[in-house]
Amino acid sequence: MIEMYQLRQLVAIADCGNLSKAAEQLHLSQPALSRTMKNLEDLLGVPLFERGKNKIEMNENGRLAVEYARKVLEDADLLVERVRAFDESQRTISVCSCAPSPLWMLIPALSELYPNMKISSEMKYHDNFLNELTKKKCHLLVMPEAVDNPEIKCIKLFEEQLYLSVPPAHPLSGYFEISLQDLEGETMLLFHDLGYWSHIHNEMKNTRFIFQQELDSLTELIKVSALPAFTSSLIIPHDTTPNRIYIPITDESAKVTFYCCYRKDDAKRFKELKIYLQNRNQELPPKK
Amino acid sequence: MIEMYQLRQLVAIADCGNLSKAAEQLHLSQPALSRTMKNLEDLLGVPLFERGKNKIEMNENGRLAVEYARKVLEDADLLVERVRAFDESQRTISVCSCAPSPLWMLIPALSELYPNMKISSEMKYHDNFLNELTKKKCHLLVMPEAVDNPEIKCIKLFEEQLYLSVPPAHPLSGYFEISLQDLEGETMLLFHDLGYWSHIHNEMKNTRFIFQQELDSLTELIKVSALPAFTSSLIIPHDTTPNRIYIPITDESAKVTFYCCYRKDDAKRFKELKIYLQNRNQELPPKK
DNA sequence: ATGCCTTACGTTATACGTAATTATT
DNA sequence: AATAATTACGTATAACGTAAGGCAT
Repeated sequence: MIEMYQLRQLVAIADCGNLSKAAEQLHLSQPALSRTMKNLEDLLGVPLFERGKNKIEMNENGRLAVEYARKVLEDADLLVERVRAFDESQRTISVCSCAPSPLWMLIPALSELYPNMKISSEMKYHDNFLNELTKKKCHLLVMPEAVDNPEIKCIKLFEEQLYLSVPPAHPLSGYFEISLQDLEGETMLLFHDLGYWSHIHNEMKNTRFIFQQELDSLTELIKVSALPAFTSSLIIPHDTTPNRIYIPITDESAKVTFYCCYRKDDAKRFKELKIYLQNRNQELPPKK
Repeated sequence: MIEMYQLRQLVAIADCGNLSKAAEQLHLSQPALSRTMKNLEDLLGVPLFERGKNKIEMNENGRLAVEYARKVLEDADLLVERVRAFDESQRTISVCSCAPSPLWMLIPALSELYPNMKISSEMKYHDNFLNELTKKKCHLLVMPEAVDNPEIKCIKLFEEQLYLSVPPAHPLSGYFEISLQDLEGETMLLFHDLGYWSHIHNEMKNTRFIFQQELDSLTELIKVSALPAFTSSLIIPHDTTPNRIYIPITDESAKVTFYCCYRKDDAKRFKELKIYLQNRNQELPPKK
């Protein structure tokens, strides 16, 4: 039976051109290589080299064998790589969310429900966002709308409502509600990476935004400046910034319902999550 | 480094369902198998089985690994098979001829020119006969016409002219020449497998043919019967049948020039053959 | 003289077998 | 009891290294 070490040694010779260099590369003695090749030729019943008294050159058979051997070795390496990657993916739950806030609730919940699993998360949003799920780039996908797809299970998470945060001295602070149009011309503080919410400031062409990469820097800036900022129903209950007035934004686009989705072939795996989220939905509405 | 024996043992377990049966199939002890699998799992850093106290079951990792392992083993077998086949094809010259007579001359010539080569020959003819050569089904192809193709070298072999062979008592025996049309209504003896020449009797709808599979039987029949038969310029010089008159057939289709063709990438290999055939062509015409 | 391959022989790694152990049906 | 897997330990195959030899450049 043909063995890996024979193939490895064969391709090393092809790569190095002669036995000595190949032996060196393989951390092997020349005689060992010489014998392995002789054995391989015996096994195949076919010469692989033209042999001179003190030189050896690969023939056509040899070159063909090398071609196949490379493929076999490559596929064997691929086996190792793919099996490891598969096992890894079996041990991790990867979440992809269209906005930051769902992750604040989902990641702790997943950590508790699946204590043996690694949780990896990512926040992004783009056209055909659902592909992230269907192309198996992630296990859980948080969408800004319900998904109607027979392959996909979709569970409501919560609503998020955008608010304007202004200091009491700000001209807008007297409003009970406000529209995005009212903010035209303002200069506003904003977190850099908002995923789905980015469409809001992308549409406000006459408003200046000061983006902050770091969330801590942002909250600090909000505290010390008099600039208006966006905040949301998810942030306000935990917001410790003093002297801020929160004004709900009335536009339809300032309100979104997030849904947590997974492929139905993962249904078994996410049974606990499903129950957890459904219970949560039954408990929460009364509190509203 | 992953080894073949590990893969072979892994797929055997997948095929047999448990270690004992797999061990039996592999002519191996169960402990050996058990250890190999443990080593394989260590190598991959990934479990391949769900282990009970006295049962072992393949998990998802295992099934994936088996899938890849089968491919690797299959490709390794393919390597052996293909390299052997390639070597074999390098050691044989396979000739395909559109008619029998060119082989009578070519095969002895090839045997002499290439004493270390196996000569394999085949007689057949069909539409797109040239494909036999271009698709590398053979090394040498004898065509009934010159080939104009930049990939193919084409050397004239000889002409063959069909004759009618009749006993002196036959009504046609007085003719100096004859056309195929004159043979309508006759009953004729014919060799079964004539390749290119088959188009002749296929076009003679009103003539009965008595086909013979065996060449010896045919010559015997010709000797003892008074029936007319086809013969050719290539056969007559060696024909020992007594009391036969040979009448040339005047039709254009009763005359053909054979050409020996090979792919130009085989030019080096057939250098000797080319010289041999070209010398032969220069010597023969004067004898005509 | 140096580089490159081969032959011969001794060594060692490791894949394998046997026997014993544990657990399940 | 019978079946199945694992553990422990000894064995043997064969891959490898060292030493030596031949033949080129």
